[in-house]
Amino acid sequence: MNRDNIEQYIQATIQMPSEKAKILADKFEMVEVPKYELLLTENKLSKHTYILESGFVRSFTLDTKGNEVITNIYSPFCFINDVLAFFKQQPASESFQTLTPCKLWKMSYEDVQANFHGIPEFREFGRMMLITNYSNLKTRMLGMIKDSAEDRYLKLMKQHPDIFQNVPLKMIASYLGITDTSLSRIRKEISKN
Amino acid sequence: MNRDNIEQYIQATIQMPSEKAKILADKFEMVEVPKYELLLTENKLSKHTYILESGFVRSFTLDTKGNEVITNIYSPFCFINDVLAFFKQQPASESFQTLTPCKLWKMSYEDVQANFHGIPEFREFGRMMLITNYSNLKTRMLGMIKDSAEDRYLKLMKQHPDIFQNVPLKMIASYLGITDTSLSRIRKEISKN
DNA sequence: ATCCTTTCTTGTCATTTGGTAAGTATCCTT
DNA sequence: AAGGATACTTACCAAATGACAAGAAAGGAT
Repeated sequence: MNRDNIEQYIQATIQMPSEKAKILADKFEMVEVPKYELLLTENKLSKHTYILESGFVRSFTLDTKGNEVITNIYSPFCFINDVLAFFKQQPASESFQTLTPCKLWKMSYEDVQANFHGIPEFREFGRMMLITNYSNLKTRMLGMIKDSAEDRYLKLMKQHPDIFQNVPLKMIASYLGITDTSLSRIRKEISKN
Repeated sequence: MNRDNIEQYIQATIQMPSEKAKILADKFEMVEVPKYELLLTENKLSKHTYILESGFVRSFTLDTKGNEVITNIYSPFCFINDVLAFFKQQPASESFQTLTPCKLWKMSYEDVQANFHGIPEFREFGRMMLITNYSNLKTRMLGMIKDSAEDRYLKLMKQHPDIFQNVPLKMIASYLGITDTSLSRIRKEISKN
């Protein structure tokens, strides 16, 4: 079980000596999850937290009419969890589902709590996850407010071309806040130039 | 200078003995700010953090076309700051402006840092501000995704009727993500029933 | 290879929303 | 009280987006 990648991810998140990062990395358990598996279900408790090593994951919820709306698309390396629900042990506000086969590093709530008490770096890592998630959400929120659908498409294209090779456009459209029809029109417009 | 209210706010935020809350409350300085004053300007550093005792404040930014978009409307008692920008001392991603004369409790970044080191409860209070802000942003984001503009209007009406007595509908419309024209139409529809 | 499913695009039409401007109402200042 | 600014509503038209359906293209399973 090669933990090099997750160790690097931890070190990239917060500064710490390699030995400390190794200790943290050791606390995670590797799991391989098939396509379209639910990692976390809305309104249920979040019992585990994940770090994504390979594959793609979406988070989604339902609008008032009952349509699925994709709130996020995750690609490696990244942290995957409803952070608020996890730390407060409240029902999750979204569901998380793999979109492709995934390699994930997993830790239970109980282990997180135990390590929080014993390892200061781990506490710091958790705090950073919260801040990062908050920061990402804010960036996304401002993007939705400030940018047009076309701009959001182009930005995603630039920042995460890998997503376009692995996730159906229908889902990307939902993530961008438009229908697949509209996305098709946008793509057509862009390809003209 | 009566600090009873802010003391209560601190205690409502995190559990602590009254004496501790008093100590924290003492660290804030009261300021009275006239209407339409900027508390924090986008792209500048956030030097102070505020707690709102009376009055109304908005946060806003500009979309790609240069139009002001209101990201939040604040009413007492609440915490006011670009938390991420403040803690990281990065340029703010939004501007904050009073919409009415306001009574605010203020603390400088330097004092916050000093108190963070000296007073564990204060650190905990800061952490809670971060979580609360994140939680509010997430709720707002999901509301924008899941609910129709009419639903968002009705919810705001129910949860913050005070805002409607003090903030122009034009600004409320912007906060709801629609134009004042659309809001007018929605209000007309609702008044029919 | 064939069939079937899923994905993606495209067209038509309906609905929603925004832009603009005019008109009314309200508030504030003097 | 008068005047002017601001806020709010309403009407008309234009633009954007969605719903639906049909068809083309791509991928998977047998």
